[in-house]
Amino acid sequence: MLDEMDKTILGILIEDARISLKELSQKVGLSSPSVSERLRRLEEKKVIRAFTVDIDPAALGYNLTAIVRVRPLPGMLHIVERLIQEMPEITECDKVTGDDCFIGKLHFRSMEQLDGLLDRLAEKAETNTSIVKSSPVKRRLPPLG
Amino acid sequence: MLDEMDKTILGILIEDARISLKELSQKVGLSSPSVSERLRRLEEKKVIRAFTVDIDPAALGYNLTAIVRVRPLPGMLHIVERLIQEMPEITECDKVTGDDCFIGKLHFRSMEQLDGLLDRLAEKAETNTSIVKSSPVKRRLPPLG
DNA sequence: TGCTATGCTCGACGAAATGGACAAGACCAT
DNA sequence: ATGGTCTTGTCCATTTCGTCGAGCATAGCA
Repeated sequence: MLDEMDKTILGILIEDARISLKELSQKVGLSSPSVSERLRRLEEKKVIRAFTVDIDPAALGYNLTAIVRVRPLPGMLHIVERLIQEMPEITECDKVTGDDCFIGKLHFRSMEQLDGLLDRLAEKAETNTSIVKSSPVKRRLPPLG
Repeated sequence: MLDEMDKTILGILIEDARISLKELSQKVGLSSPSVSERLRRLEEKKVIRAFTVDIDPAALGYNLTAIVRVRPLPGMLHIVERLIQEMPEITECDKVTGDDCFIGKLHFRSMEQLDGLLDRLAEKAETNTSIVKSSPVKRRLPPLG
């Protein structure tokens, strides 16, 4: 499905998505038209979902991060889901099996702000919040193998 | 700290980090050297941590995702932290306040694989695993405001 | 053996990035 | 006010890069 060359290319792009085709093609030992074509196919196949930029939330003033587990009260599941989607401070959220229904990541500037955000959920769900102290594993890819 | 122009630029780059300087500069209404200079500064200030590529784990064969909460047994904290860092299937992990000490995201191909991975933690920590059913909020940025 | 698919290279041309010289505005101390 | 300087911008010439068309090599297969 993905050959070694594709994986090499992806590995390089993860570290620098703005590398020029030329430099990329030199690193992997192909001509730039072939690399260009491979990129096109990787995008087409949705292996590459997007080229994007990794921004430090702290640089935007969000010095604090929390992980929130959310268990909607009976009958509130869809309302809570919508509520979560409409809170832009929640930057990712998964719906999961188990007692908790949603697990999300929240960026905020102060405890007051956190309190305000959680209050909006409190009427419709039980929440359990853990403040992030550090990130032993930064976002990375699972093995390409 | 970040002016409106920077935020506009970041907003565009989040959606397409490989956009040409020229097109980017047209969209924001500056010349390309100035945009280039702004990018340089944004990288220098570490607002932009990296230009990267968003890859679908499913395209690499990881059809399943779980969120794992890990509570090391007494005295095992550092060993567990190292263990987590050395498990490449864990693609992000935070150290948090509260009963759980670590919360991580895990990509895997089969229940057997999940079982194997959790077994490696089981001797040194209690774990609590939630399988991801869907992702109501895909990775996004908190408000730039 | 010969047909076709795929995936590559090469070279040329137009497009884009870069670097240098310089201008406009904000701010400050004199 | 005057002049210095710092920041952020433009413009333009040069260099670098991406894309396109044409053509070649290999693998799979009737």
